[in-house]
Amino acid sequence: MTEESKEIKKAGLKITLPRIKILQILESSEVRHLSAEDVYKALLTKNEEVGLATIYRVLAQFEDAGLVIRHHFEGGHSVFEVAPDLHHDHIVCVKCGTVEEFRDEGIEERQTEVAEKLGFELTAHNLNLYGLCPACKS
Amino acid sequence: MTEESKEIKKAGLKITLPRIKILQILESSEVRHLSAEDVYKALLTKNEEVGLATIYRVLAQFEDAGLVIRHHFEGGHSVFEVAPDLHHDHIVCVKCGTVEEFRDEGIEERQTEVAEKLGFELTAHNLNLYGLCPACKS
DNA sequence: CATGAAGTGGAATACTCTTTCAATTATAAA
DNA sequence: TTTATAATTGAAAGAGTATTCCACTTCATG
Repeated sequence: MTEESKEIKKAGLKITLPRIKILQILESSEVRHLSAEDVYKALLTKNEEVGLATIYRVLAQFEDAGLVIRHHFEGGHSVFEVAPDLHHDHIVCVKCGTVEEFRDEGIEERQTEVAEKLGFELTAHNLNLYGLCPACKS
Repeated sequence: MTEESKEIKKAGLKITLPRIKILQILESSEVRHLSAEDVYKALLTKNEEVGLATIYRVLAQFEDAGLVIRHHFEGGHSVFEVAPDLHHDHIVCVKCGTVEEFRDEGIEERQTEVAEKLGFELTAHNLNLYGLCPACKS
């Protein structure tokens, strides 16, 4: 059984060809953050069509299972990335769109503190910085 | 000239009835964060219809002019609030949708540091916490 | 107050995402 | 294995939000 199949099974989902292909795309892409449409096109390029509806469905299932993380970037569409071991945040170049990841323990801690102070039970958080990347600044 | 008219003029826009009405709604609403649809409905309630297309257009213009801030919350729709003097972040209840604002200097500082370290020129940032509010926890 | 530029509104369109449903496929049981 | 059944798939239709088009109206400048 392939590595992908194991992960899908562990997630409590039936092992199907579409799911395996989608997971492969996510794991093999050099671009870490992919929209549903990106996954669809990536599959087309490999002559392996999977219905868009299925891709949306499967990505949502993977998200529920914790296999992938969904991010809502500005502009109103979601991107997905294979779940990292450790939560991280993103800084997005407003000009060229490249995404860098970072993690800052101080920010993480303070978020928890803020939520606690306000009486919230934190389920998720999401920090995005926007700006000009080194390349686009010049 | 009304206060609203002055603001619209300062933004470099023609003073028109729809724009005045929209700004009034934004400034007078007890709910601070309104979607375009919310503004539309609020105007209807006052028997002052403005076309939805106009509302979207005007909100975008107000955003460009810095009069209002647009936030992209999860779920894929934007909400607007009149621009505050000081930037703040949001904590959103995943169950009832209420939004609380907070500001944490430590987080603000560290964001700047992170951007600097990565060589980015920061233009905006956006931190949303999601969780269960005190009321929904019980 | 006339004129042109800017703004408006309703309809059509775009875009992303979800739902529906008949046909298909994977798994569990025999 | 084979069969039964429950989950999955994909095409198309639908939902929700946001934008564009364009004829008509309104604003503000001379």
